[in-house]
Amino acid sequence: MIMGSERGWKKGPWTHEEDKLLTEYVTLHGEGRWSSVAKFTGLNRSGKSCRLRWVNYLRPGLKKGQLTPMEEGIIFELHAILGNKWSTIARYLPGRTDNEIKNYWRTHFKKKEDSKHNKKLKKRRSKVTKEQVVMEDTNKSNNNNENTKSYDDETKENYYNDQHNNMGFIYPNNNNPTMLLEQQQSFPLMHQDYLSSPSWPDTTTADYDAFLWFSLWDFDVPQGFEEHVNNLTKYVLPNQATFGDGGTPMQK
DNA sequence: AATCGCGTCAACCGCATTACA
DNA sequence: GTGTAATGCGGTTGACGCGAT
Repeated sequence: MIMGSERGWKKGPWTHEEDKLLTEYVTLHGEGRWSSVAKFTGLNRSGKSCRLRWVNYLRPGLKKGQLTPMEEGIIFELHAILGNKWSTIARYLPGRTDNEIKNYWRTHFKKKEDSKHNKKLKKRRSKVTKEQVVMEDTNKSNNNNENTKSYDDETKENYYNDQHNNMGFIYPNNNNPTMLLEQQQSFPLMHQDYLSSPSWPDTTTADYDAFLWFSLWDFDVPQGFEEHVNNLTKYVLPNQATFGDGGTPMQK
C-alpha cells in the first residue's frame, strides 16, 4: 500500500469499500468539510483525496462514457476563449468534470504538443477574443519569420479559418464586442434540454457547425431545443452568406 | 508469445485562493 | 491584520489496456 508522507494517508486507487464509506459520509453530511471525512468514517484518506474522488467519480449526475461531438465542440470553442480553465469549461458541460475535460483535451488536441517552440506561445486567453488570439498567433509567426505555432494553436487557427471560409461565421472581436464571454452571466447552451435531446443535428453537416456556433455565441438563445433549431433554420441556414465579415450575429 | 508504443484516465502534487480563528 | 487550515485548480504522473510489430 502506498502511504502519504505527512500522516500516513493511504494513496492509490480507491476500493469499493472506501467509495461506500465516502458516499455515506457525503449523503449524511453533504459536500465540504473534506478533512473531517477521515475522522467520521475511519477512511485513511486525506481531505483532498476524498474531495477529488467524490467530485470526479462518485458525485451523482456524472456522465460516463465518451464525450459527444457536441461536447467536443463546446470544449474546443471554450478552450479557445478561456485557455486551460478546465473547471470553468466544466461548468458548461453538466455531468462532466474538469479532470475529464482536461484529459480529453490533452489526448485529443495536444498529441503533437512536444514541439520545442510551444512554451513561447502561452497565451493570455482570459479576456481576449478568439479572433484576437488567431491574429496574435499569425502576427507572431510572421514577425518571427519562423514557424512558432504549436499543434494546438495551429489546429485552432485552422478551425477558425475553416469556419470563416466555409460558413462565413463571425467571431466576436473589437468591432463586435458584445459577446465577450466574461460579460455574460450564463451560457444558454447548457440548458439540460439540449444536452439530453434525442434529435441532434447531423454532426457531419454544416448545419451542425452552425448549430454549435449559434449555440455558443447567441446568448439570447431560446430555452427549448426545438425553438432553437427553428431559429437556426429561420435565421442561419437560408442566409449563410450574410454572416460574412464584420456583420453582427443573427438577429432574433 | 513477447514486447513495445500509445491512448486513456484516475489520482497525486504543488500552488493559489478563500475561510476562519 | 495575521497566521493557519481548508478548499479549489491546473499540471503531471503512473497504471492499465489494447493494438501493432
